[in-house]
Amino acid sequence: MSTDVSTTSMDQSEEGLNREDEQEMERRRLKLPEDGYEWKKYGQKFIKNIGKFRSYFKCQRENCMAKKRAEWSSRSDGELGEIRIVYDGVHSHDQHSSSASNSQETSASSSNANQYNLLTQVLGGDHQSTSTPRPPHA
DNA sequence: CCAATTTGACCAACC
DNA sequence: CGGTTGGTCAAATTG
Repeated sequence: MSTDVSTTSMDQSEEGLNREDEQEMERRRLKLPEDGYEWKKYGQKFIKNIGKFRSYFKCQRENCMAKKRAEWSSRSDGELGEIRIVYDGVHSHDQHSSSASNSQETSASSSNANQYNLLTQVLGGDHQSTSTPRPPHA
């Protein structure tokens, strides 16, 4: 399969056309809130239950078992990138610095300040999820 | 070249 | 038992 094969030229114009563009565009539209930690994306899946995309981030640290997941509506056009960030895990190293979000926890954080605190935190513009149970209702 | 990032596949848990 | 969803890892690709 090599031998040159001139036929390999470009005949493929079927797909692979707006894949990068769309992805790039989507990426551009989304704005991930910086928490002050470094994350590494390790997966992305479409959650049918909510009809939204979910991205999985893991703390870059080795001893940091903290994980972050971001979910956002799939459709990009129409504007509005509502991103829901959910933190999971327990940090243990210093922050990377940078405007976290608030509370620098200057007080005597030590002890167990961020042991079980960043659990299920929701950022972004919450519309009416005051207490949406989540039942697609039938 | 390296690192980062992406997509797919695989696995586990749950109903 | 099977199907399904969610979640994670690995490989491939791009910059």
